[in-house]
Amino acid sequence: MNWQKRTAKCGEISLSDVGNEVIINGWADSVRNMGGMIFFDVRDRYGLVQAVIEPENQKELANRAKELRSEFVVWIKGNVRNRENPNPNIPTGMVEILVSDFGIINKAEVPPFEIKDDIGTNEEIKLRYRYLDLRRSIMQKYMLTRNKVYQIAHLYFYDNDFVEIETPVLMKSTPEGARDFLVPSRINQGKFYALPQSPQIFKQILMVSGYDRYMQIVKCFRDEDLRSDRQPEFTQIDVEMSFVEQDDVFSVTEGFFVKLWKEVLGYDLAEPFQKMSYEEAMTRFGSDKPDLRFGMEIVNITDIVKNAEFKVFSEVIASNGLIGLINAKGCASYSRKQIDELTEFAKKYGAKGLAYIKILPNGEINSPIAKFLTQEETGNIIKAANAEDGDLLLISSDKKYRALTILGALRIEIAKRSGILDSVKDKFSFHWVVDFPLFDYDEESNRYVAMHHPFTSPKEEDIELLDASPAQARAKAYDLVVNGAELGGGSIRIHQEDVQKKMFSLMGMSDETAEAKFGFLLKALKYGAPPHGGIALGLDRIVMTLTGTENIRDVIAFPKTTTGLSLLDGSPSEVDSEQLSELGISLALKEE
RNA sequence: GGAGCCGUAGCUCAGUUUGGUUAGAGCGCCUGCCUGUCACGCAGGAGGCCGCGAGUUCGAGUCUCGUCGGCUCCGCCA
Repeated sequence: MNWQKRTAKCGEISLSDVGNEVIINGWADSVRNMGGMIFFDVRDRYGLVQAVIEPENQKELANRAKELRSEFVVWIKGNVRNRENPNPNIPTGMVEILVSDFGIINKAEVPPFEIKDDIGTNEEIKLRYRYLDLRRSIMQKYMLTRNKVYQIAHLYFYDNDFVEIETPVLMKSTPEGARDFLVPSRINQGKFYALPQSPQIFKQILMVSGYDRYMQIVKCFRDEDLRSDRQPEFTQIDVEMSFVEQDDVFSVTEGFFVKLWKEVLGYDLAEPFQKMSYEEAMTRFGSDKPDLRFGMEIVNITDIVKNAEFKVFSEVIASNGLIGLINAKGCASYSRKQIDELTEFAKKYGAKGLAYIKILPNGEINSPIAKFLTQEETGNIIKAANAEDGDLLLISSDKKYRALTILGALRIEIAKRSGILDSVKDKFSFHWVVDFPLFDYDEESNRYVAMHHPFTSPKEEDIELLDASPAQARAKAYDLVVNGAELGGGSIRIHQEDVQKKMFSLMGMSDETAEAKFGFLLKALKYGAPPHGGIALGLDRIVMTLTGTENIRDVIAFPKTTTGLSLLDGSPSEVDSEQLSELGISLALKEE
């Protein structure tokens, strides 16, 4: 061994080490050669500490130090001493190491970006050199927070009698839900495994087996397009419990988050979390994952304008639509251009246009639709919106849920633009959204699809609705929403075979298809399935919320780009034709 | 499947609107000087397939088309 092993960690050297000899290992940070004094910092994942060489007394060391560059791997031996000029800005700033010997363990090329927190470097470069990106202290902080979440999750659930059981990564491809990633079978040519979208069915089967409290920190895979909070492979804290109702799942989950927030952030969350129905969330906030850290609630003005001589409104009302608004406080000063931007924004969500009423600071009304409204109607709108001089009312009229969704999106957009979101960034608003519809109508395939998943139990009182009007039936499904992000979701499952069959048939699945696709679950339900339910928590998003980062790539060590590429290892990639033929696969690539 | 923004030095960006001398800046890098720095300072220096390919033009970083890549959003994501 041509280097000396560390006796201390860089970031942990403190005043109590003064007078002692230490050896540290790490990466050279900035080297500051003053001629008569040479300073350089040595960094490891615990922090950094200053080393000093005094050329007057240490000619040989000073000579060797000329070779030292940033990111070289080094060992340093020396005595810890008090600094003549302490630096209060860093944890080890009171002390320094007077080098008595050191060595370069390994040189490093000049990195493509500096290893420090505030770099504006392009995502592509950072991903290509992910090992350097991950060396930055902010990224290490993210990874260490993530590690804390693993440890606390394991401890918490273990302490509460949960059993961690691994479920297969190679499983059967099932219809419904996201697109599967497929894995060809060599031994069974022409057949494929799928990577799990979640261990849903396996954890239900484990309930049948009597493991009444299960948890697993597990990778899930969905072959869908990516977003800033979505990766094709992501991690869930997967939980399932037997002999429980919704409230039991809530209290176990809440206990976990209380512990997590306390131990990671020192933050006390109030229990129990608030609950809000899906209908209420949509009506008041235009979202099934509303951000409750601020108001700006949707105001329904359908009744106020029901007699207005305005074709756009009367047509919407005739077809049972909704006319609503949000009050963008103090935004009457928005220019034509800004309003146009908001209109374009609303169009992304299916809006045909966006009406507005400006209440100018002098009380004057400026609105392209004013001429269609009586003074009384305008006055009532302003009153309902609680509007004051200087406010801007944004009005959407459309099919009910589309209008609400548009207003909900505008609500967030206005909060972003006006700095409201920034002002609440240190707050946490945890709440449950409950009573989701059981089904969603899919226009494409002309059938009902499960809104949560096909194993979700309907609410007892809504079972009679199943035949007459499935769209009205509500599910025992719930989402955990934090600051406008869905951190988890779950449901009480169906544990009776006949109800499960009924669900499949309502979704337009024949008995044969249900048998072929989900027969193994249906069969298991026949052999003494206990009532059960659970939740899946998005670990990546939890870490995002804890660290305050906006992008899921920040909390995943080796993420994919928006197009699903891994720039570090260059996957996905072509494979040898031998590999394909062994699998019995030939390519039929789509032509342009 | 669709939309928007971006691609110029190792990195971040200006220059593109209105085509025309030798394509600039900051940081980083290299060399020298400097005894308390810590984003050290000072002086000097190197460094460019203007993403790639066609086209228009006397002439393209700048205009057009295509293509590749990154980011964001809609659809999609039980």
